Amino acid sequence: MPPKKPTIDDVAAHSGVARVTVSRVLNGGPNVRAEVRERVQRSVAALDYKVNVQARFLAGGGSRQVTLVHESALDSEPNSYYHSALELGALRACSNRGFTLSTFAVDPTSPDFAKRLLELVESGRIDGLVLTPPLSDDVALVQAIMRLQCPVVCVSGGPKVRVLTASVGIDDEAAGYAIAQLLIGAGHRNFGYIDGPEGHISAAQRLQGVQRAMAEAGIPAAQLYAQRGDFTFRSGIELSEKILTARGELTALVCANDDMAAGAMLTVHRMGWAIPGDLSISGFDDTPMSEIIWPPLTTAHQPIRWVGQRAFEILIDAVNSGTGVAGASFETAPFRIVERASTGRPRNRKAAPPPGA
Amino acid sequence: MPPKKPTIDDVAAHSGVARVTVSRVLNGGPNVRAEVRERVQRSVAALDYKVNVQARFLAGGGSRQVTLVHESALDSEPNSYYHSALELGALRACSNRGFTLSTFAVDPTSPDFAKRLLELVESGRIDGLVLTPPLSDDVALVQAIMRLQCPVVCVSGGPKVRVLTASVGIDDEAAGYAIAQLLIGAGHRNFGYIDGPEGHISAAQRLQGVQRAMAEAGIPAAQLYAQRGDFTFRSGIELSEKILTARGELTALVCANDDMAAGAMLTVHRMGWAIPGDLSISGFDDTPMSEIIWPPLTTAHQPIRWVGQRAFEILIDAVNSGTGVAGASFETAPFRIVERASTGRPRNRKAAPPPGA
DNA sequence: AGGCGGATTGGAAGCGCTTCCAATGCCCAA
DNA sequence: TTGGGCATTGGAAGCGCTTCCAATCCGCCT
Repeated sequence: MPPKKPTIDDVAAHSGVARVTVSRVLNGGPNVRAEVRERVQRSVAALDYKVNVQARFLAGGGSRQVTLVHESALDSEPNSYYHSALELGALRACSNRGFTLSTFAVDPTSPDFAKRLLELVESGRIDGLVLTPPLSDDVALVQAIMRLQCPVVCVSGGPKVRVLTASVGIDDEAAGYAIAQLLIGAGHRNFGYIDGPEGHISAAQRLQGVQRAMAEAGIPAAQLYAQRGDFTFRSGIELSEKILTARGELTALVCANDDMAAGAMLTVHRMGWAIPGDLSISGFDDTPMSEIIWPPLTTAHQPIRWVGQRAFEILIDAVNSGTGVAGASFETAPFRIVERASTGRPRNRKAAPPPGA
Repeated sequence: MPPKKPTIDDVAAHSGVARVTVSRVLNGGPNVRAEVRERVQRSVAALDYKVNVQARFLAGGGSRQVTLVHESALDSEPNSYYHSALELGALRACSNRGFTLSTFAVDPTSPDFAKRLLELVESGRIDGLVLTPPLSDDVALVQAIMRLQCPVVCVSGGPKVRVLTASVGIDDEAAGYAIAQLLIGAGHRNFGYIDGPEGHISAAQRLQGVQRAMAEAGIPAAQLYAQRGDFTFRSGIELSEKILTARGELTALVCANDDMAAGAMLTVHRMGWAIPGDLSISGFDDTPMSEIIWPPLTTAHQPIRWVGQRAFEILIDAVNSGTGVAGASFETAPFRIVERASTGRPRNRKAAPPPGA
């Protein structure tokens, strides 16, 4: 027979105050003497008390609803790892705290997507939302939502967004720097970079990190050749061809995500080059695919589920605070460079055949 | 101002009965005249009433907890798509219904994993659980759990398990049949099959489906060569080598999951064969990777999230019924063959170089 | 006809928490 | 000294639902 969980009344009795006072302490309410507050907190710890979220929301006016907004590139819908992982984290946070999660897919090609999203916010059925990239870089959109007094939290928001509202993500600049350091340490001096689309700030920051590492190592900036992709496998194929045609001498190709890295690998395989002997390739995200591909991909691991979870925890705190805004802050998620077989020391290539040969 | 949601009292007033009676109707309780039951149900529909799960569980004795049990092959932990998707579906079902989800990882190499799991069940902290493959094929385990009066639902349970308890999954035999039909229709007559580990019944059934399709097309059973893998990328590499060495004449290789198909592709690329010209390859699951790999993989799409969700819906219904068991039943998930570029018509190969050359 | 047991129904009491509002205590201006 | 205003605390009323138990109603037995 498991002992019953302690209730708020147990805490109240234990610390000799009324139930209401405990409630106030729990919710950070005003008007509680510091001494009392402390006493209550000690009781909470002593009894290992946990609030019952069901009861809290029953009393507090019904379950609240928050929304995860993501860009649906039509085709990416069914099986995207990034979005699944984010939603998983989101759901964990919400179900812990008695919130209901809904998702909202935005078609970025439709000109009125912002209008539709704002209508949803205005309808009042939503208590807060989380924006994912690249929506989370859209300063105008964030401002418009905030004007409606709706709390917003951004996943991987850029610097302009971070001064407006709360954001969660890895330090992309540092991650790019770390990847580049790894490569520079292995002896590389000529780099290619497959960037994200214009306006995708995370990808741009990764690039900046690469540039900083190069500068610190005394490598001329001209020895980096960057091209914009759109995060798809296909763009990885095409851009790697373009980059390698333009700069046959480069020995390392850094890609802004794993899918493009996979595309680049295909190009390189077709050219008959060895990886990493003739060319080192690195990705970003550490999707499950990066272990499966050949050779296994060196990449920057992002704790995507954790990011999703934290974003919603912050959002829910903001909703509970009742202020209608999530204070500007940036929560840094820990990233980790996962070194696999796709990167290594460069070796002298014999005559490099032109791509497509 | 959004109109307030109707409560159970609104329904009671609308149908002219007491709140208690409505509650009984909602929970399928006994002792309600058919006429009254029907009247209440009409009111529920008319008002578009939805029960408030928070209130239900507050009143009914606290939030209930269910567990997703999965085999953790130590390394697969961080980023498995299959498990993420399943958990996402599970969480959706649970959060809708006010249940709390926990997960339990089993190390299959440890001899007492069954004991640890049974201890968890006996501790009474769990109201029900969902078993995923290959645990869901373990008849003895399922029986042991059921003896403890704990409802179990299996994901992709084999035929022996299906007669014991509820199970959700695709019709693997039919999916194997469909894949084989596609290949036979394209002109293939000599097949390889990379199976799952012994005891993994879904994979075995897929093989049976392939065999049935061959038999129906009048292809001798001897023209199929099967080998057991363990669902890993690595085993796909190794077994495809073995199979192609033994049977250089085969033109199509069917794999029991996508990861092994990816491994097989690597082997084939290394041999310098063209896909699908020299060899068609198919997978199973439609993980995100199957679109990313080159060439894109023909595979059987499984709605994994949906399966996870249904499994928990069934489990929660069983828990709510209070009988302590989920009635034996098999819910078939819709699968779909996704034809991509890794399969096509066989063409005459010139001298096939031995693998590894 | 009187009485009894089972089938139906409703009344009342909370589940654990929050919010509203009244009660108390205290400090400072008048 | 007295009253106003503010900080602090507690009492009471539910949130929407279920469970326990009492109240009815009915058919059937003696």
